[in-house]
Amino acid sequence: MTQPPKTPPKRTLTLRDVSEASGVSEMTVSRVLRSRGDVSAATRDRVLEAARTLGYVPNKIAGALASSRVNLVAVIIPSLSNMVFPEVMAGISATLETTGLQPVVGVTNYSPDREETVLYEMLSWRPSGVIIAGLEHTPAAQAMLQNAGIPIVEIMDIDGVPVDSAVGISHRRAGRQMAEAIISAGYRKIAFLGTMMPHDHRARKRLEGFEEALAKAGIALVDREFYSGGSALLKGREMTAAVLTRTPDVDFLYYSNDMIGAGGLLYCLHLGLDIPGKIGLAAFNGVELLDGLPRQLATMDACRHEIGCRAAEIIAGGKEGNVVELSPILQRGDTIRT
Amino acid sequence: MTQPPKTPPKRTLTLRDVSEASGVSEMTVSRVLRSRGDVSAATRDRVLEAARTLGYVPNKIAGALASSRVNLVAVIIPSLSNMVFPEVMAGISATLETTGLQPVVGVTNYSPDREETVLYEMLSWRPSGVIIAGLEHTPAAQAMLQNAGIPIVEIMDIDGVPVDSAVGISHRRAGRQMAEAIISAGYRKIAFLGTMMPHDHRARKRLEGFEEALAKAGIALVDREFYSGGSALLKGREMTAAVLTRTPDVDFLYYSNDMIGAGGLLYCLHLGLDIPGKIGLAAFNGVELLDGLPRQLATMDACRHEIGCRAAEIIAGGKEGNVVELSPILQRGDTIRT
DNA sequence: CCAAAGACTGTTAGCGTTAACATAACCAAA
DNA sequence: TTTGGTTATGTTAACGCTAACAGTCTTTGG
Repeated sequence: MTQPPKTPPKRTLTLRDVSEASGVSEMTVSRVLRSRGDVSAATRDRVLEAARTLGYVPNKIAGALASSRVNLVAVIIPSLSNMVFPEVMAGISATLETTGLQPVVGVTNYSPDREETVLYEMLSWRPSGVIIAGLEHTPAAQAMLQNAGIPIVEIMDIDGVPVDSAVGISHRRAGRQMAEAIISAGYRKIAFLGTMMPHDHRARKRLEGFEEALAKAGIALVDREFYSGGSALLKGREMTAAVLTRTPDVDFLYYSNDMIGAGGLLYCLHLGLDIPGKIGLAAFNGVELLDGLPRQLATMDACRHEIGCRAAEIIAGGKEGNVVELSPILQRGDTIRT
Repeated sequence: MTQPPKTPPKRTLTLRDVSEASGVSEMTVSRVLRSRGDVSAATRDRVLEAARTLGYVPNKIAGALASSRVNLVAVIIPSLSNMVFPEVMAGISATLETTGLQPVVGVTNYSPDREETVLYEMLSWRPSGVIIAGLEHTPAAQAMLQNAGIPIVEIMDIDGVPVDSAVGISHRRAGRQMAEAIISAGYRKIAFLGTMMPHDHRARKRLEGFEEALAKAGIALVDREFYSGGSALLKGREMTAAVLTRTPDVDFLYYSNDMIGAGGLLYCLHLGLDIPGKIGLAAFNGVELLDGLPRQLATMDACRHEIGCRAAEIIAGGKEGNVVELSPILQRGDTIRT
């Protein structure tokens, strides 16, 4: 009548278990595991040994409550699927690596309400700082950021008033600069192709800056085409086809992001169009993917990695009220005539 | 001699503040904010009003400690930058959405040691479950997973022994299947182009399965080329150029992922090679990006979204010991002759 | 009118850890 | 020896919340 080989009920382990196993107080164990305060080498070894054989994993929940210190940094971004934010994340992770802080990602899918929810959820874990994309938030989110009492860094964009700190580029200026380059290259029949997303404020600002600079030169867009969802590369082809059909005399295509730009470029190359002679193309972001294309698409680097680094530095340093404007660099590639 | 307009020292708010502001006990406030237990409508309104005007954000650290319930699910993946994991994440998020659980992402950069660290870090927050990519872990990580006492789901791969549950595809089988399709299409001089990463076990298993099936047909790879780092699209071009130069009579290129495959395809098209007549191509993953290419690259869908969904379901259901094998679908595209 | 069953609110005692303050043991200098 | 300063360890009281239970009112049915 043997018992079935039941696994022991396995309470989850606490400091007490380790302290009993090693014959010292819980406090000493705590000190050893955090390497804080003086502990004799002998004791330390005994404790570490015990912790390791038991498989003890500290409970940060209790630790955080007791010390009111949390090594988490909330990072709130619109999306993971478009290459740009992963690169920002890489910058953040790399910079936080040495500080003991840990990024925690929340994704909003470009929805302000979802952003509000995600922010609330993250703040309820009392992070040491918040890095959040964009300057536009719901009033409630704005208030939460205001009152959080921790460093806040709004990233990507600096056209507006930050709650606390901001690191990014001026998308209006980026749009203007690109327009100026295009105009000075002699193009005149310019079309815009971009996202429909009502909450992609940065794409909107780029377009605004772009049109502003065009207007100053007495030029208006000859066509515009919007999309939402789907494979960006494919959409780029389709939109380009639509514009070329509808406006055959167009001589420049300005895309709101590199992915649709790449699709457009491939399509134009396929048609055998004279690029950049008869028609020019340009996009935005400077994603690595472009390097692999048969022709270098004109674009503008958005400084994504550096934005991540600088934002993380501000959080790690506990600084407040910094505004860091980075300067995107126009990469003319092979698709704007010189 | 007026004081500078200093902001009030602003302790962070607690339940007590809300309870005082609304004239009820902390417990009642807690009940209202969690909608648990019976509270009169009048009281509820008063409490909510107070919480809202004060801008109270609950402290989940304290809540979790008291209730020993944490609505977090640890998700540990190798990378965010290659399109594949974001899609898994999307599946996880979508499925967890309705459950009150929240995914928390950790990235390992394909480093086992980093995986161990990230896992330890995440377990110390006592999540309700763990979703982790792959079946290969350090002994310590394996032990932690074993003893965590929560549902564990190892995803992407099922060629091995899971700690608890597993959801994924057989990469060996995927490799075999692709090899069989290629052989039966009559290709014989087959080359492999892939990542160098020593810890990308899934790519390795695909190659093993691939070669196994080739061997069964009495065929050996005529060439192989590896890379690491850099723009995958560009690497695809470069590697393809290298193989075509070194082994001019090659008639099939098998890529370990879609991105380098796409680069290779663009390069071959640029050369004007007869695809799929003279030379065939195939890759792996079925990423959306391929839809936008001028020619449909043969690939195999890795069921990424569904893997995410199924894994999340297992966690949400608190189930244990499930193994779910999904079947990747071979998409022949236009780059294997029929 | 009373008992029993809700409906609503409050009280108490932790959850597992750490800050802050003892305490104890030891050693060097006076 | 005494003093004072380290070094090494322990004790106590939070941290902010929730589970579990204990009331206090109502309401309902007989």
